[in-house]
Amino acid sequence: MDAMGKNKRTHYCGDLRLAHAGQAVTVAGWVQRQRDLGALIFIDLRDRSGILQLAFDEACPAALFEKARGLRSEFVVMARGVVRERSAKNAELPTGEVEIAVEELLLLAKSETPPFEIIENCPTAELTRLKYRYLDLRRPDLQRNLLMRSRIAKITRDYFDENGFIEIETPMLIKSTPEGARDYIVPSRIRPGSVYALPQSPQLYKQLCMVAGFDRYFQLARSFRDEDLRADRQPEFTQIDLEMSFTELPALLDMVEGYIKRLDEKLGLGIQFPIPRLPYREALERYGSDKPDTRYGMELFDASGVVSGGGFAVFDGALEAGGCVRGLTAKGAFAALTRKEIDKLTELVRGVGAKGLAWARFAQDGTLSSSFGKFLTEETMQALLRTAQAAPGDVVFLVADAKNSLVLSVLGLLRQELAKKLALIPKGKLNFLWVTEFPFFDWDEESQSFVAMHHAFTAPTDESLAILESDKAGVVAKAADLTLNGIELSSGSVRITDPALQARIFALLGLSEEEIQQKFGFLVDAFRYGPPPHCGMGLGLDRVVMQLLGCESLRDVTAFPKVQNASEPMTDCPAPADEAQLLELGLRRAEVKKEGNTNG
RNA sequence: GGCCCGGUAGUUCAGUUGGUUAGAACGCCAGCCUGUCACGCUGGAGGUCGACGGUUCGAGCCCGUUCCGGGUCGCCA
Repeated sequence: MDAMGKNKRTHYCGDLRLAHAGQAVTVAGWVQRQRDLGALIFIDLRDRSGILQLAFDEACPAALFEKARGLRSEFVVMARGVVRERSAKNAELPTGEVEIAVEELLLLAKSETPPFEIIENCPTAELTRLKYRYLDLRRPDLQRNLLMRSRIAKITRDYFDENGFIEIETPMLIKSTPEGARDYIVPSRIRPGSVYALPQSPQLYKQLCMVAGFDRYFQLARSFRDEDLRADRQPEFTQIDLEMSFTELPALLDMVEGYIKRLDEKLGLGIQFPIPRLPYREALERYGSDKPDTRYGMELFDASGVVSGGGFAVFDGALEAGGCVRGLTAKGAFAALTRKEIDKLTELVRGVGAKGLAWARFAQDGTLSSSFGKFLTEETMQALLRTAQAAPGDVVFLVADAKNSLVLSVLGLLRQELAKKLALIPKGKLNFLWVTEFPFFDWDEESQSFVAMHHAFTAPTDESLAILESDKAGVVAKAADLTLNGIELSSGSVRITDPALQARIFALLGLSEEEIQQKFGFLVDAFRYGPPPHCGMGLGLDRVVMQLLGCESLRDVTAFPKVQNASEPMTDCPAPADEAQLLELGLRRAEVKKEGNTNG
C-alpha cells in the first residue's frame, strides 16, 4: 500500500455504516486505543469524523498481526480492508455496527505517550492542554468547536455576499490612535523611533471604503486590544465587520437581524424573531446593565418612593443627595441564601463600590428578618414588600446610594451573581436583544469630562442636534448594540458625514484642531470629497461561536488562544527580544565604551 | 494594580495534630488472554510535594516572599 499514491484513503472513519458492508475501503487516522485480547486485537481508529474499529484475527498473516500488536496510542496508521458486520455491536458508537477486517496496515508515524488522553471532556488542567494545544485540538470537543466556527464563517460570508457586500482586506499595520483600548504597537525598522499599531477594529478604513464608493463592505477582521483578558475577552479576536452606504440605522439592524436569522435556519438554533429591542435607559433600570441577560427574570424595582422619609438614615441620606434606593427580589431563595451567603454577597457588592447591602429574608411561615426592619415602620415595610412583590420564601435586596448609576450597576452584578448561585439560567437558550437609544456621551470620572460612549464618528439623533452643547447627558446616539445572553456581541452606529457636525462633536469632546489633524486628518480630509451617508457594525465572531456552542470561554473556540497574562503557553510568547533586533529597530542604542574608564 | 480560588507521580486527586520509606485511580512498561469496545487478570517502573527563604529535633502540612494558572473588579472609544 502506498499512502500518497493509488491506494488513497477512501472514507473517513466516522462515515462507515452497515450499508458499506462488503466494500473494500482504506481509512487513516490516529490510534485511539488498542485492545489486545491475545489471539484477537482491536484498534479504535480516530480521525476528525469519529472512531472506527479495526479488527485483527486468526485470518491475519502473522506479520500483520504483530504489526497491530505494536501499535500504541496516537500512532498514525492507514488501513485497508473490508467492511464487515460486527458479531458484537456497540450501540454507543455511530460506526458500532461495523468494523474493518484489516488486510494491509501502514504505520505512518509513531507517537510518544501523550501527556494527557485524547478524549472528550478531558479532565486535565487547561494550562497543560494549552502547552500541547496540537494534541488538545485532536480531542472531539475542540474538533467540533472549530468545525462549527468554520461553518459559521462560511454562512457569514455567503450571507453578506448574497446581500451585495464586498470583502475587502484592511491593513494590519496602521496608525496608532491613542483612544479607546490600548494599542499593540509594532516598531518600524525603516523609520526608527516610529511605530505602527495593530488595528483595534477596521473602523476608519471601512468608512473610507464607503467614501471610495464600494457601497457595502464586510470582512472577517482580525482585531487587537492590549487590555487584560477575561473568559470572553482575548487580546486578538475576529470581528464580522460591515459597513453600508445610503442606509439608516433601522435598515442596518434589519440586515444584521437577517444574518442572525440565517444562522438560525442553517444551524437550527430555535432563536425567537423578531429580536426584542430595549432602550438603553430601560435596560439599565430593569436589569442594571446595558447588556442584560434576559434568560431569567429577577428584574430590579425602584423603592425610592416607598422608603423615602421612612426613617432609615442610609436610605434617606442617599435620596436627599439625589440618589435612589433600588432592589431586587430573589424568589424562593430563603433556604439558599443564609446569613453567611448574604454576608458573602455583601462583600461582593462592597468590592464594586456599594456602601452596603440591605436585605430582608421572608421565611415560609411569613416571619420576616431583615437588616433594616427596626428602622422602618410596619407600614413602610409592608409597602416595600409590595413594591418588591415579595412573598414568603423570598429574599429581598436593596442598594442605596447618592449615585444612581452605581446603584444600578451594583444590582446588575448582584442579579447575575444570584442567577448563577440559584441556578436560574436555563441551558440551551439563546436570547438575543437589541439595546437601542444609547447616550452619545459618557461621563468619565478619571478625566472629569464627557467622552464619546461609542466613538467620535457616531451620529447623534436628529432630535439631539439642538441640545448638543446645552445638555450633553441628554444627547442620544444613532447607535445600537446586539447582545446575547448577557454579553455584548456587537456595536453599530450611523456615522457622521457632515464635516460641520463632526467639527462640533470634536469640539465638544475637547479635541484641538491640531489633535484632530494629527489623529484623524485623513478621515476629515476624505469627508470633504463627497462621503455617502453610511452606517455599520462589528460583531464578535468568537463570542457568537462561543455562545452558540454553550462554551464558557473564548479559549474553547479559538485554535491557539492566549492565557490570562496574554501569553501563549505552547510557543511561550511574548518572548524577550533579540538584542540585534532591538538595535536594528532603533529600540536600543549600541553601547559606546567610555574612554578613560579603565576599571571597566 | 485590587480581591477570591488553585499548584503533590505522565494525568486526576487523597494526604489525619508537624513525626518511619508520600498513597489511590487512570495512564505507561512487561507477561497471560479469541469478540473486546473505559476489555480483563498478574506483576513492575514512575515524585525537586511550583520555587526560594524561615520556624522546628523534624515541614507536603506552619510563617514570609515569589512564580505560574483560573475567576473577577479596574480597564476594554
